[in-house]
Amino acid sequence: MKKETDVYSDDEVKLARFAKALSHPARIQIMKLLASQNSCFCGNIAGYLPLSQSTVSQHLKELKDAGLIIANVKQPKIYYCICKENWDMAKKFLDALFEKKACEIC
Amino acid sequence: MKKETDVYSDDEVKLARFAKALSHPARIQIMKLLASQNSCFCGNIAGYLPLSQSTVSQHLKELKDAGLIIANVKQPKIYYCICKENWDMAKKFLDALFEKKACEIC
DNA sequence: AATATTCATCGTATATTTACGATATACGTG
DNA sequence: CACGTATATCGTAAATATACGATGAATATT
Repeated sequence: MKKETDVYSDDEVKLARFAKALSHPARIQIMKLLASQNSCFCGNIAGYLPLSQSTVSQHLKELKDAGLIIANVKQPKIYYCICKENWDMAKKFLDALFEKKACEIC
Repeated sequence: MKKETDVYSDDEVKLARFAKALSHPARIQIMKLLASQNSCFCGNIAGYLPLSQSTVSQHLKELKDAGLIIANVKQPKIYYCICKENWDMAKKFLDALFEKKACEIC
């Protein structure tokens, strides 16, 4: 099978990855939580979600791998916060996509 | 397992569904294609993608199920176009999510 | 040193996604 | 009516996602 890079543009792949990171309600909630704190939000995110600690950790990993959040180690806790650079990039890509006009005929 | 509606808000579930629909580069391309036509874009979308007709049909189904596109049957062809209502809703939800400030400390 | 706290990772089960070729459906054309 | 065109659906294989409990690793506290 062709590799993605052969076929899709870099930006398309990145946007798809950002979208994928946001494609689960738990991860939407996590991003909202992180965004609503005016300082970095620490640890017990699991307490706010109907999920086990290990599952939340997995979701955090996905958000981190997608580049949307950053882990800030301050032992024994780890503070997560939104990665401003990629968050802005995701917003930019999405804005570009949405600025295109939807068809008015249908 | 708990049902999503027990736990996640309606808007969170909807936003996650929209994001999921956009979580594959092929579907990003399809949305771009549809958006770039100033009339509804007809059929041979597969010709623009490195995918078989059946796979493209599946992706179209996912976009349709997510409510992002509408199928307009004009036999023997089917015209797809972006569903303005839901497209706008997705944009609104995403804007609301992104308007939240990223943490400035990390 | 023993214990508690915080978080990641492993192992695992199940579900979903992705992709394709083959086939079915619906319609128009010769 | 036979055939072509456009598209969906089926069957299937492989990959990925989701979730949990158990365990591991790192550090702080007693």
